[in-house]
Amino acid sequence: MAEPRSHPKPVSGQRRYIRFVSYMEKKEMALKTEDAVGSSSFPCYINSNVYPFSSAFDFSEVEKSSLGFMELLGVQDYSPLLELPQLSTASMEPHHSTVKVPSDNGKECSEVLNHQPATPNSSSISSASSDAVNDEQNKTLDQADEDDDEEEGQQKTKKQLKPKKTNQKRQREPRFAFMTKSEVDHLEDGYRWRKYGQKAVKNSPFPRSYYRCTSVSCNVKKRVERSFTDPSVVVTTYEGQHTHPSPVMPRSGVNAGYATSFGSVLPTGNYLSQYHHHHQQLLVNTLSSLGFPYTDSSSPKNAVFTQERRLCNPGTNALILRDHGLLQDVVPSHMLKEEKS
DNA sequence: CGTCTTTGACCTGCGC
DNA sequence: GCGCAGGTCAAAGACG
Repeated sequence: MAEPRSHPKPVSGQRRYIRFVSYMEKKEMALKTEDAVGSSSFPCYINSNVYPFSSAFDFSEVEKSSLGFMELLGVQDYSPLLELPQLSTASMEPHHSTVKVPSDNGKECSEVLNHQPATPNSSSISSASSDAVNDEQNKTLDQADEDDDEEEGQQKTKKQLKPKKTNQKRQREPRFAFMTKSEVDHLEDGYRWRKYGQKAVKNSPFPRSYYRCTSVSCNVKKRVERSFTDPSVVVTTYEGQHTHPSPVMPRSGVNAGYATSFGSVLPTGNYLSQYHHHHQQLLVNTLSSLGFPYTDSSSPKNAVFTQERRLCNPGTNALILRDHGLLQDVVPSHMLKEEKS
């Protein structure tokens, strides 16, 4: 059907991929460092509005900018980013709506507030979202178009095999990123991922890998890239939320806790406090190593894992979005409770 | 044989 | 409209 691809082609130009770690190398490294996961490889969550640099994690800016992800993280020099007021106005929807401040702010904000990232099966945008409605309609239209395409059929080139409406904006799940100091690119998080792409990142010698949850009906995606300023730091970006419990229950000990913490099965008992402190300590370590100022988050007010996002214009009617969707997937519930208190 | 990675091609959005 | 960059697809191949 599709034209055969001369696979082992020598890559050239922009498409040249710089392999950081090969598949087998990664496997070996994963095995070697598996026991270290949960200590040095423990992730440090980053979310909006908690850290001084939180606004740098606005993914809409990441999407928009031609800068590398880590540049936007502000690893090199984050202070200017703090002064970018528009960064804090953006929502979790990277591409559309809130990036460009709409004329109808109220509507835009309600859209985001109704956002339910925790239920990927349901519409990630509530019915209040005209985009979502249009999206569904467009999908229906697309289906009809695809039927039509079948008639014109196989004559079409591969380019036309995937007809997509130009007026259909791609709907994206909210994203959640964290940095991890690890030698392993793809950290074990209890879920099974299938790599579906890899791209070179502009201004970065390290490629970005794209993973998708292997579970059917679970469309969670994950991007993994390594900081070019600090190659020991891996930036993992989750998109969407798992619709299933973690299928992988790794070995006992910290590892198990690490894995379950990313799944729907939350750790219980004394582990929670250790987990929390562990995260915080590692966060401090990582941030310190990256040159980020960090205030102790022991007080609930500074809760590390708070994922409130101020929306709209921060100077006016700043709205709070509690993104307990994806966050729930990666953060123990007690932390979420802490933020409420 | 099933699963997963690799990787060139293609799609899409955006800025100029 | 064009070019660029990010994101995705899917055939081919590796691996257990």
